[in-house]
Amino acid sequence: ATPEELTAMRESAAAEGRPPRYDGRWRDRDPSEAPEGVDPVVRIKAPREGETVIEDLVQGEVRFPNKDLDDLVIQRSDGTPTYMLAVVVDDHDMDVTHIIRGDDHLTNAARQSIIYEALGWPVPKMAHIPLIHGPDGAKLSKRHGALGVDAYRTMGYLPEALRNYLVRLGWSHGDEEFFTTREMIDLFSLEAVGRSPARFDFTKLENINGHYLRQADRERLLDALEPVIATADDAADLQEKLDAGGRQRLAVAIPSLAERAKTLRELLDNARFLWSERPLTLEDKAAKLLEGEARTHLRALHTRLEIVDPWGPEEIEEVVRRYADDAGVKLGKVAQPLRAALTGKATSPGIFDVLVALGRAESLARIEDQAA
RNA sequence: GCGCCCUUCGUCUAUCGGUUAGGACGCCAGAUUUUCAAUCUGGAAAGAGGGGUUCGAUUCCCCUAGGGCGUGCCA
Repeated sequence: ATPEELTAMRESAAAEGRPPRYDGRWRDRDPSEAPEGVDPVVRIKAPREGETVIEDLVQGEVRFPNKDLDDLVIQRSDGTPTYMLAVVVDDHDMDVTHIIRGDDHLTNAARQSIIYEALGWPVPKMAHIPLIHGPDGAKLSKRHGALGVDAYRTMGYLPEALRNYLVRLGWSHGDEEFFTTREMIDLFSLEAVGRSPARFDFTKLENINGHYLRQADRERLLDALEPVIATADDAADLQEKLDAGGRQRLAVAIPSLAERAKTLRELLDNARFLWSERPLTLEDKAAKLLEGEARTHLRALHTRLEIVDPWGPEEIEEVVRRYADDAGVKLGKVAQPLRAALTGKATSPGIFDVLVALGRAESLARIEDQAA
C-alpha cells in the first residue's frame, strides 16, 4: 500500500474506533496489478483468526487475538529487513535459547512468534521482565535515573551496591536483603520474578551503598573514588590538592570517612577539610563552638599536643582525654572546639582520626590559628 | 480507541485459602556517644473499590478505577 493509502487507513480507523492496522488490501492481489513506479515493501501474511499464544517464563501464558496483529512489514522498500525479521533470523542463527528482556517487548513476542512459525523454527524460551519506573511511577527518564552505569559510578555508587539494589527489584528470596554477586548468581531464578513494575528509589540505593562502603577496604575505596574525583566540578583543583599531599591525608582518613557517607561523592565532600588552606574559613556553627572557654582549651591542648610522641591515635586520645579530665570538663567541651578549629565545621569524622589524618604540623597550625 | 500486563505499609517486597499480614528502606521515640554517622531497642504504617466462589479470602473468578507497555518501511 502506498504511504498515502496507509495514512488514510489510519485516519479512518481512528475515526471508526478500530485499531489502526494495515487492512490487507494488497494481501491477495497479484504483483502485476500494482501501480507503476512503486517500491513495495514485503509484509508477512499473518493469521487473521484465532490467537497467538506466548509461553512466557515470567508472564505465564499470554494470548493475543490475531485480528489485532496485522501483516507486519518484514522487508523495507529499499530491500533491507526490518528489526522484527532480523532479530528472529539472528537469534535463530546464533542458537539463542532464551530471550530475556523488558516486558515492553511482550507484544513483539507475539509478532516474532508468528515469524518463527512461518519459518518453521522453534520459538526460544522467553521471559519478559517488568520495567523499572521512576520515583514518581512514571516512565524512567534521564532525570529519574535512566542512566548508564558510568553515571552511577561517578555519582559514587559501588557496582556491587547497584547490583544488590537492582536484583531486589521484582525479585526476592524470602526476607534476604543483601546478596553477594555469587549468591545472586546461585539464587536467582526467573520463577521468582514478579510481574509488577517497581519504582526506582534512590534512598534505598543509598542505604545499600552505605552498607557496602562500610565493608570496602581502603584501597578499594581509593580506586572507586578516582572517577568521582575526575568528574567533580572542581576536578582540576582537587587533583592539584591531592597531588600536593592531600592524597596521603585522604588515605589515612578514608575508613573513618566511609563510615559516615552514603555515596563516594558525599565522602569526597566530607573529606574536603583535609586540604583546606589555612587559615580556615569557619562555618557559623563552627564559629559558635569557639566562643567562651574554647580558646583557652585550644591553647592548652596545643601545648600538650606539641610533645605527643609518636603522633598516633592512641597517644593523641590519651592526651586529649587527660586534658579534659584535668580541666574538669566533659570531653565534648574540648572535642568540639578542636573539631571547629581543625575542620572549620561542626561535624566531622571522629576528632582523633582528624588529628591523625592532618598530621602534627598541620593540626597544630590550625589550632594555633584559632587559639590566637 | 483497541490489545496485553500490573495493583499488599510512602517505597522494595514475603505470603503460594486459615498468619496478631512478616522483613527491608524511610519516618518517629529511646539507648549509646566528642559532632555526624553507625549500632541497638521500641513505635506508627498496607491487602484500590465492588461483586461472586468457598466453612473461610490478600490469595481463585468477574466488573470498575488507577497505572504501565504496545499499537512504525524504530529498534
